[in-house]
Amino acid sequence: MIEPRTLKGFRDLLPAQALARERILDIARRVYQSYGFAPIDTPALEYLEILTGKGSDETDKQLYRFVDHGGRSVGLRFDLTVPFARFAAQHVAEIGLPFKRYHMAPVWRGENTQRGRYREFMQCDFDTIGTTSAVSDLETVLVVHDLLVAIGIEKFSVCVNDRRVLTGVLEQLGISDCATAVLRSLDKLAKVPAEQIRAELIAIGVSDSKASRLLEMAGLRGDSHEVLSLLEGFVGTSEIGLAGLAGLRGIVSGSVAAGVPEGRVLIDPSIARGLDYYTGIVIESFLEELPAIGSICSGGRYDNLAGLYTKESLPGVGASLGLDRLLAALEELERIETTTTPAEVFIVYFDSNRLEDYIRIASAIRAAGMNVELYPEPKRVGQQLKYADRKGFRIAIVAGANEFETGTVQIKHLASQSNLIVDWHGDMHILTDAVHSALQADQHGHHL
RNA sequence: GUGGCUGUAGCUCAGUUGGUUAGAGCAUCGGUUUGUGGUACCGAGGGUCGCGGGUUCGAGCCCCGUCAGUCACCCCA
Repeated sequence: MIEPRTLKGFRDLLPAQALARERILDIARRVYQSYGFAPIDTPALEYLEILTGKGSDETDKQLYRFVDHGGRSVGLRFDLTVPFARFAAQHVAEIGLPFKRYHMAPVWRGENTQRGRYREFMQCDFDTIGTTSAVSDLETVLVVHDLLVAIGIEKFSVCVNDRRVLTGVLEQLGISDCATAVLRSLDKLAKVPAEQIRAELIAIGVSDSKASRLLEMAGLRGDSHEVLSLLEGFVGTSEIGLAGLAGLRGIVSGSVAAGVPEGRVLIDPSIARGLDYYTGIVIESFLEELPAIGSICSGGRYDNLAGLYTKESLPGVGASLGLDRLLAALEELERIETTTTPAEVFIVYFDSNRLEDYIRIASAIRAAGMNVELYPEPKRVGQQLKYADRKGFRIAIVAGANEFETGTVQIKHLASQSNLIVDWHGDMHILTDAVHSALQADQHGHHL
């Protein structure tokens, strides 16, 4: 016997989880499309040179790579951005600019696993390329917001910052040369005590007073307008810094115009994000009930997406939903529906002489747009109902010889065990309407 | 990749200082004379104690390795 098992960081999804994942994918698709983002797809496998072009050691180490049967060096994509860059460079002429796409697909990273972190996981990216417009920056924030709302999360915050502000502040302090290290430290402020970060900054070579200044800046929180005016003091006369502040002001006022409730979009000057290609706005989002799991949806603006693959300059802005991390979080918060069936209507195979009637009823209900399962064997009614209840069907249709004689049918709410008799006398419209309204009466709460 | 913790039935765990055929609850399946489920009762299946080696007369309990999970670093979704 071969032991059935899966690789470290790779998992199977059972129906409850797979259904939850699909529901989120549906929601993401709907939200992305509502802003005009179009779907694309790219291969899982790319030429190695495409993936290593970016060249950071970190991604290099995490890359799944091998030589294929034709002797080509290939690798599995570790994000959706690099393949998109290649895609954009290859197809600019066909897609036209500006171009808005979304891409929801698995990616692979050979790094160590942790809660909500796997070696195979799904990302749901959306990006707008070919424009530097602040409108696209705002739209990116709004999409992140709408997405989390649509998923049904009430308690979350979308934190935004602008790299240009940080650049401006460092410029004013005269420490632009060690920007990467400084920003990496500041970025940890939410997780690590300030004193530890001060120590790190000093180790990098920042003076004590400048470290204090940086910590003060990165620690600013609260009302967006106040934070922005306080940031002015740190940015001083730096042109790039002022441009960043103007950008953030646009996000704040635009969010209000779009009807985003106050407090949902926050300015967080500590956010830098690791990727060094971000040049403008940066976005992260956190669940208030589980901030420790990290950012659920993040992104930002970059100057030049595809510089490695084309001479054409393609600026863009976008973000990515970490689907599997979100699912891990929702599961921990017990916000995942435990249903293991996608169908809401169950038909008991009661009278073995009436199989074709059951089939007829099932088809009619399906034609009316509902999901129906007919039990495959004429087993004991009790057993069938137990099965239906366990799986999470919402209603069951019970009809045996007596019902067929009187032209009725029982509609059972499985959760409440209540029973409804419907007189339909063979009129499918009456029956499907009754089933439909029975389902309406049985709406459940906000689970996924 | 580095370090800490963990690993007994599908799940949650019990298993005394190493000592005979490894247990419970829940879940699954079947039954309680076949037209009605989440309760009750009866019964069944399911574990070479993650895997491999070592110490010992004897190991689920001790040692080493390995695989997997988890936490921290790192990085990120």
